[in-house]
Amino acid sequence: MASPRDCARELLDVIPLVMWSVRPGVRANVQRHLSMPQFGALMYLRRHEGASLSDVAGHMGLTLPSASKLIDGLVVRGLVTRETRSDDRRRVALGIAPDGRDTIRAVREATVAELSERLAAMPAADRAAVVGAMRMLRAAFAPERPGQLVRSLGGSR
Amino acid sequence: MASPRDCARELLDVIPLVMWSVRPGVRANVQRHLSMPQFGALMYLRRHEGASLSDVAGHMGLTLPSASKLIDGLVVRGLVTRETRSDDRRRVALGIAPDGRDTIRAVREATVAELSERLAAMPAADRAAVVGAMRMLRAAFAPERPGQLVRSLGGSR
DNA sequence: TATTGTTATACTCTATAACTATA
DNA sequence: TATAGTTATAGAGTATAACAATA
Repeated sequence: MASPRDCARELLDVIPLVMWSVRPGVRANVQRHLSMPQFGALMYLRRHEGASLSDVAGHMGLTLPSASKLIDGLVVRGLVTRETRSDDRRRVALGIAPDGRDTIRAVREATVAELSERLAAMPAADRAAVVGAMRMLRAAFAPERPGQLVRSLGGSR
Repeated sequence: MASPRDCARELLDVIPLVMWSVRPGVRANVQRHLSMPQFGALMYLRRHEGASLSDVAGHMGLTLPSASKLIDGLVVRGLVTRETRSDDRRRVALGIAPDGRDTIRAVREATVAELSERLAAMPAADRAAVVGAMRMLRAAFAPERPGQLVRSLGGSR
């Protein structure tokens, strides 16, 4: 029991549910509101200082132009830094600006607080099980090697 | 251990990771590609035939205008039906059109298949734990009473 | 008056196609 | 030639504000 397909079906049902219940909080909880993709990009850069645009695109399942535009918005807002690398001048090194660090902290704390309220109603044992499952999923979905970059989705013709 | 805040932090880290790893498949795997919100709306209507626009908006954390536009796109594509209710002519009854049923099945199967490949590498016991956690989360995040409708996000001024 | 939904408008997200610069 | 990224363009997603219709 719990075949890969069973597990996939459960995930596909429940992950969007949680994702979308979080979003209004991320967007509105603070002065410095963020869209979910902006939030995700900042969270990624927080742990991967110096990442390239391709890294971000791979992590988030975006094409390169989409990632470029997303990051550009964050650079314009002064939340992310973007520099050309001296060792390979085609590539870019992304980082979090001080204001970006403040923003991610504020939004993260507000969102965690909101989420916590819903989770407080769960039995502690269930919460522990959820934490365990999240760690397994993290291992399965965020391998150390950065994700494959999607050049084009194609496929439908 | 596993306080509500710990659990919230884990969820906030991992849920987007899984969400975004799924998206390229939903968008591109089949002729009849769907955006994640379109996919989510169809999945919801599949289980809540006759739902109102407010129901959809509440479920997905959208404002009413956003839900209206999202559903409108699906109606135009012939995937969703929309009728005025006779008992309360302000409200609308949404349903899935035959073509919508085909589409959701095709996209769902393709996405489950793709997700399964990643999950196949996990130990079966881990998968069982994930399935269990998903069921707990579903209970916590999709109460029988439909979600609160957000009229406006406001909050930042 | 309050509720349900739509329309108007603006900005972000995302894609493909075509391009530039560097390797 | 191949790779990293940007620009151009287009369509979907999302919000607020203002409106219409119904209760």
